[in-house]
Amino acid sequence: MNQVQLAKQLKVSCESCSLSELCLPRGLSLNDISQLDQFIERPRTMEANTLLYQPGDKFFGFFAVRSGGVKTYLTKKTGEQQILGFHLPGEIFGLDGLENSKHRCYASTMENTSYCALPFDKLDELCENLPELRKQVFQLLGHEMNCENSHLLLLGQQTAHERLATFLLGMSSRFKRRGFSAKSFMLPMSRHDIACFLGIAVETVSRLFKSFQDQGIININRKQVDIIDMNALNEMVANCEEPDSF
Amino acid sequence: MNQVQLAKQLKVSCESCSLSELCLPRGLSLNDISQLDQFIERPRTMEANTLLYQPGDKFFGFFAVRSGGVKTYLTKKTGEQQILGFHLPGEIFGLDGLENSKHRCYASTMENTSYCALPFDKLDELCENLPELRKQVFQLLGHEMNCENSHLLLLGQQTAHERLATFLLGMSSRFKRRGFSAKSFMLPMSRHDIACFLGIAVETVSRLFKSFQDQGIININRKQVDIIDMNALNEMVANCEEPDSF
DNA sequence: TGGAGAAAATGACATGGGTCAAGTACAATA
DNA sequence: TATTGTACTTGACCCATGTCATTTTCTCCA
Repeated sequence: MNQVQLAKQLKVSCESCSLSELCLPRGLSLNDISQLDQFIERPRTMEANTLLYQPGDKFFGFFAVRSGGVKTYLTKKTGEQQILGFHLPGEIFGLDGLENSKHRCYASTMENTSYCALPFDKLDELCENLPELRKQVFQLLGHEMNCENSHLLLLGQQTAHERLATFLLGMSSRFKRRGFSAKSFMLPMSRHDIACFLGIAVETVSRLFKSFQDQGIININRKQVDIIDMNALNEMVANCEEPDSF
Repeated sequence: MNQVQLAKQLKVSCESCSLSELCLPRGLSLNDISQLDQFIERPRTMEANTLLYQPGDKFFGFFAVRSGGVKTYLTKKTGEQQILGFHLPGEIFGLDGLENSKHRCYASTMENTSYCALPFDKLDELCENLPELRKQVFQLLGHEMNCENSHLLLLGQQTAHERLATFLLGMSSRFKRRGFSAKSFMLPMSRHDIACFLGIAVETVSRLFKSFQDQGIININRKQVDIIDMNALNEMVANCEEPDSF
């Protein structure tokens, strides 16, 4: 079987994709989904630690993770990186090229990863005639901005242990949403990446994981996390953000 | 003259607005601008330190500052605030309601401020038939995200003096873009707000301003800033972000 | 013009978390 | 199974920055 045939066989429609309820098609009509579907290139499969794009690269469009995980980040010239986001299956990345058609960040896989690609010019055209899709796109962009805003609060005002607790709860709820256990999961990223995401040192991450374990809040062994006392984590972040119970 | 007449007299079209080259209409055709223009409510005038919206408030749409200045921020329950952005004349705010039609942040004026308001549902409708406007809106959202990403790098990886230097250079270039001096300007915000924006303590802001002054880099007297050695500031941030010379 | 309250500056001190330097355990490869 | 490189952990030390307390300066009304 040649590459083209393989690609065809692997091509799965959004309609039949198990992630569609988390992804761009969420809530769209079948008609809208099939309109969207025809422009989606998939799947692209990459090994762990592959650079997908970097600052200056031409903007392609929206990417949706199918399996594996992707991180996006900025760097200082001195090498320190600030991880902007971790992208799990069903989540979108690649939006940092929207401003001027060139990427501003790096994107790299954290493990073996496959993802779908939707060229922005096609999406833009579709937005003309599919108001529901347009709404979806605006909501998605709004969501990204809100996530970044919360991250700004974390980096600007939270202590190291608040940051780590927020991180664990965030991962937990994202796994839960995907139908996995909220209390027991495998982290897709290294300690180093966690540190860069939270704006603290790797050593601090190690020490705090240990401290959480000593307090009986979690069990952690390498990447395997088991949350024992979810309340304790919730209390730790209780003062960190306005309740969004509206 | 009653309120309505006053409002009418004050109504200025985007076409004749001196800020249009910085604002949403930037680069649009006259036809597109007049289409946009008809839905814009203006001006709204507010005193300094007025809360414009807060988390949970219904999302209205895009706001564009005409004069004065606005800050948007999130808070911890304990009161610490993280300022997400300062919005100067020609800049847009209010996008934090895009995700679910409810605001997630606070927005408050820093001085006497007037601004235009564009209801989101009208903008969305216009996006259907005005591809140039649609492009503009996507670019705007992309720009906001890129600004937030840089801010994440600042909060996560920069030292206090790098942060303050970045801040001063940012203000300088924004004033320059508006046709004002890049070297001599009046800060619209308090020390407290600068501190909350940069994720450092007010005292640190004071001390660093003093230190910059002692080094002959700036002169600062309350809100009046004079940059004496722009190179020194540039060098201070030289290692902070990838050059965006592409 | 003076007085009160807020904002900013300054000084003394404390500490969270960074840095550096070893160690240890794991995963990949031969 | 041994080997090697990498990720992670742990400990000791210390510094950039936060915190607290006080003073100074500004702003704005009465």
